[in-house]
Amino acid sequence: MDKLFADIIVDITSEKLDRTFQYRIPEHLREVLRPGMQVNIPFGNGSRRLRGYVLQITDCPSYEIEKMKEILSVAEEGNTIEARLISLAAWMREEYGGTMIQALKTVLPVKQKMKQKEERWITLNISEEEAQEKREEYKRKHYVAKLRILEAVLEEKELSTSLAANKLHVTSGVWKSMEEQGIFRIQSRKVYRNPVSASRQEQGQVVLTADQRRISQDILKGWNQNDSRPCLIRGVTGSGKTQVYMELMEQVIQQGKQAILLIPEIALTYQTVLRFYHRFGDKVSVLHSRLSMGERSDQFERAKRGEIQIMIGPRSALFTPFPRLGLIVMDEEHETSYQSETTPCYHARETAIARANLENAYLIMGSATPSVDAYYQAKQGAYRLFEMDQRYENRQMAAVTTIDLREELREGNRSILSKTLQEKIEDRLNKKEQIMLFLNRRGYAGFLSCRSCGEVMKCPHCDVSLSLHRHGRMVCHYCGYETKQPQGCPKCGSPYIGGFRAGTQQIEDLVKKRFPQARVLRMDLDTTKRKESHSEILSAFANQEADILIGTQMIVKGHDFPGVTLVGILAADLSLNVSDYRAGERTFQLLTQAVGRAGRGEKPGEAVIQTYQPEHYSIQAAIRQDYPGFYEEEIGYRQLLAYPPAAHLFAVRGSSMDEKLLAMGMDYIRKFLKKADAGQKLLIIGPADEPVAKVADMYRKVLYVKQKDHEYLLRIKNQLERYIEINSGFKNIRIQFDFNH
DNA sequence: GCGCTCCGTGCT
DNA sequence: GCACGGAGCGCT
Repeated sequence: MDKLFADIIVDITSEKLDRTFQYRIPEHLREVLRPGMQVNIPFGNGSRRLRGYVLQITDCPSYEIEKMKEILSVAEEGNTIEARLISLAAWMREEYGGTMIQALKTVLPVKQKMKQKEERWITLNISEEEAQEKREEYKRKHYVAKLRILEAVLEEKELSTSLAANKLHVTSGVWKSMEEQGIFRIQSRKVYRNPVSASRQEQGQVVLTADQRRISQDILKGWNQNDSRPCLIRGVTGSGKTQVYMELMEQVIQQGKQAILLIPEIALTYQTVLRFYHRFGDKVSVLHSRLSMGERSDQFERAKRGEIQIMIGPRSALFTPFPRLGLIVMDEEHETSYQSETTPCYHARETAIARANLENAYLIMGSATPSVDAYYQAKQGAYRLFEMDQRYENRQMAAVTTIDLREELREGNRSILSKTLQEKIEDRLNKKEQIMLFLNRRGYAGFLSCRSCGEVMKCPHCDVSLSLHRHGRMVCHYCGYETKQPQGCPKCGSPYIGGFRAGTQQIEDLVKKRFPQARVLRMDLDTTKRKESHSEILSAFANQEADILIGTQMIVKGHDFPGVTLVGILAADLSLNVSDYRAGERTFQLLTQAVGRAGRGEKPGEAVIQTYQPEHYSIQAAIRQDYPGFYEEEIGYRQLLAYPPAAHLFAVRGSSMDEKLLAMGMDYIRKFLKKADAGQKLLIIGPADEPVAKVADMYRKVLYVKQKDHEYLLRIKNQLERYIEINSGFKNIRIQFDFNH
């Protein structure tokens, strides 16, 4: 006997119901019912007929069988937006692991208990004189409540019902009866807060540049010929990709369809949004991190009802429930914020492709420095590739000077500011022009490098930097390789070997000491903790209230400062030494962006790149602003070491309070994978500690599996999921799966 | 989400 | 004592 019960989810969007309920499966459905099906079920006190979603079929009851109700019937799937989003969730679960509930919650966000309590307002419905008469009457009759509220309305002209209840202690019965007698009028005023209020500006004819026109026409031509492949636009900063997006959105909207614009959170600024408001007016809505869950689902609700045509927002805007989605645009495609950090660890690019397929919509991605993954797909022909190398008004690229920090040391300058950079800063200060100093220290994990020759301690097996741990241990976070910290440089023997220790704080002190006349602003995690401080600092700098802005990567993303003519990159190779196979890619992207910050105004710009490894291809390519050159080098290296996109990298991440249990569990997973891999096609690496091996008392380990065949890996992943589910030994270990991340 | 019960309040 | 609305709760 089996297939007796089904775990069913009723309505995930309500916080109170975001769990499963178990139902009996009637005889005639036992052979038919499958997880993923939608069914009609009786629910609640009156056994209202509701639509439910089958998550799991089982033969063991988890509720008293007598009280369990029976499934009524299998529902017609219907091509509703919900049905399409549910199948997207199913795809995400299959692709990224986790439970169906987690996937559903990501796609159909749970409404927080927001009582979108509509405010109702009480106004007088009779003349002032009549009201005065009523007032006397109430006084005579000792109708205290009616008197209080009448006097308040006379006083204020307009009174909200909540105020009446809370401040005046008058219950609704009172004003209801007064409304019936015609004394009051009660109107509800439902105000949809539009996150940005700006009116559409009537623009003259939008004039596209030749490049912009060519690309939008090419893309349209492809669509008309039923080429539904995603499009990737590589366009240098300032080439005007946004104009192309807007042009194509216009086309889609004219066909009665809707569009989603994805942008990384950090680039979601007032200016960006304003451009779209000016062109599309109130057809546009914005999702941003400041919105509460309630306000967010409000925006989704408006999208569903067809009140808006364009949704702008970060990763999660991808799930906007538009009834007829026509186009998804993904700007700054290479940004890391498109990767979700919580289960399901989905990537917005892959998920956008999946959604576009389900909805028959088109996808456009754009970036000045596309991810190696995306460019590889484009080169393989899976995406259509478009390139724009012309800058707006043919503005010049910044001139780049490279400083070899090893030589600076040889000449006796041990400061982080090279002589050349100091001279150039002095010069700009005299000319009253602005300067940005960028310290590239993303994901800084104590690596070890030689000040003399630039040599970095690397893992002999994985070609990523070793991380410095306590007691002089050097550890690889991919395979777990371990060695002792050397006393001198293994290459040149120099004793000047150590971790890089300079924060933005120290640099600020140094700059202030060296240039006492300069007004200096610093922007990093410390100075931007307060909510608004991020934009305060940026606008202060934009208003020329400071001469020098010092900061981490947050200063180089998406902000234009026309007054900046010099960008100093203090240690370009810092991000090369992160223990991550994408370090080279990240470095190239950051440097290209940083160099692009110089000379956005009329005056030509200049950039100074200081580095210990001037010969590294990422830095060389960034100096030349040469994406294709960088890509060729990088893809060769990925192919050699079987990293994505040349192969698929599948990570199994485990975390537990119990260190020993975790180590054992991860070991069992390794053994299971070895056994499941009958064809011996898998390359299994690890398990090793995560870069941060312990977070909030949870120990963390990771195991990597490399393989070219995606389908094969998916099959292995599913087997592994079942194995973990069945074995009670994994009860106290949290396992998370992760593709190509 | 809906429908049920419980409880406080205003008013005759 | 009655009517009504708000809050809290359970739904398989």
